[in-house]
Amino acid sequence: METHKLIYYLRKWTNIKDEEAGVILTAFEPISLKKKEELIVPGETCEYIYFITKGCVRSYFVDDKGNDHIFQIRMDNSWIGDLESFYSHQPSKYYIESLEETQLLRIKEETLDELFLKVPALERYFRILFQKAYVNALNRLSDQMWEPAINRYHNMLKEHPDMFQRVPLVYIASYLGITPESLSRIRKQR
Amino acid sequence: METHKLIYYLRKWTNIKDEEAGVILTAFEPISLKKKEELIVPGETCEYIYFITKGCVRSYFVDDKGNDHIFQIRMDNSWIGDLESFYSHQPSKYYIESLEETQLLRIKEETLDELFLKVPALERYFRILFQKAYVNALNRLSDQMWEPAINRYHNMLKEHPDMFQRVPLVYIASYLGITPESLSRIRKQR
DNA sequence: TGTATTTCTTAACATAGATCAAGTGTAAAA
DNA sequence: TTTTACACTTGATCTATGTTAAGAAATACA
Repeated sequence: METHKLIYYLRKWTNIKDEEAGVILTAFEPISLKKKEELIVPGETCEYIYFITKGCVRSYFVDDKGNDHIFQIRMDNSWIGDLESFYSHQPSKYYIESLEETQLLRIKEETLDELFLKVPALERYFRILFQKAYVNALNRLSDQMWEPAINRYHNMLKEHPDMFQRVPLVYIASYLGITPESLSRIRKQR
Repeated sequence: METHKLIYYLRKWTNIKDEEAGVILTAFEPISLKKKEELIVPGETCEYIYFITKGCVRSYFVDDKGNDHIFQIRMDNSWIGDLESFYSHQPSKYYIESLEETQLLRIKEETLDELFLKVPALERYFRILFQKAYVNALNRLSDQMWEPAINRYHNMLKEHPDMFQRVPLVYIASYLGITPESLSRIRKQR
């Protein structure tokens, strides 16, 4: 019997017994998105968090002038959702949209809370997940504040080369906090 | 018997029984810092995480040109430490320094891991703590990327008015990602 | 296969915020 | 009380990145 991808990733940081793995898997519901389909939109409450088994999505908001601002791009084997809306039950401010055909597993808060009681190792997994996500966000913040755009671009090229194969540069520019024109100029310099 | 401050804050998000509270409290070690004393310095591994019971600290790094870049300012009843170094056992890149006389509670990773096994509710507390910290860091990132400095200043004034009473503007400027000169100009405009 | 649409680049000009260099207050130290 | 160091402000100039506008390339579509 082959181990499910999700379980494979959970086991990287925690001990999940086989019977627990079964309980976990039945709690998640698989869904799929075509290219450019919306997973969440502003005004609606984000009722699920999602694990991307295959594909690519972006989280962004639209400002008063109608410009997109992308703060997350996530690909295979990562989590996505509006955590703020998910836990506060308040309407989301964000869009989350697929950039290609995407397969996800979703879970509701109630179901997740029940799982945490049945499988404490899962709560440990999420503790570690958020801890790492927090450290990453702080590092990204620090780069955004004090590294010039050209360095941010080169770091991204090194750390996520795969994104450049799958995601249009307009989106990558926004994720880097610059305009597509600036990115284009940066790329011209060697 | 009065409840300890730390327990009071843990109980905001989790159920800690009285006997568990005792176990937790004995695992933490109180320390105190004079004004401008260093808690961690680059090159050393951060072996503890700290809960500030009273006082104020900043986390920052120093770039090639010798400029400080402050990415965190924390006051009473919050957690501080270099999580990346703490969990990876790699040398820290940061300084953490007190800005005033400060009292803290510290705990080692081993001790914390043992506590997590004895008191699962504590691991839940940290799961929620990191989750919230992550959401905050993403919001701060988004502001840094797409809000002009003047808005970031006004938001900070609204959300942390207390900091302006206790922290010099030079540090607040760095935290906002601008120079003291720019902050001064922003403040002049009404 | 040709046409439309999206993606990417280029150039001229504008601007927020940085840098450099003095200066003024203010508070600790002597 | 005077000195010294730190905190804050001001002005002149500079620079990275944004804005606007156009066109070229690439991709999807008919």
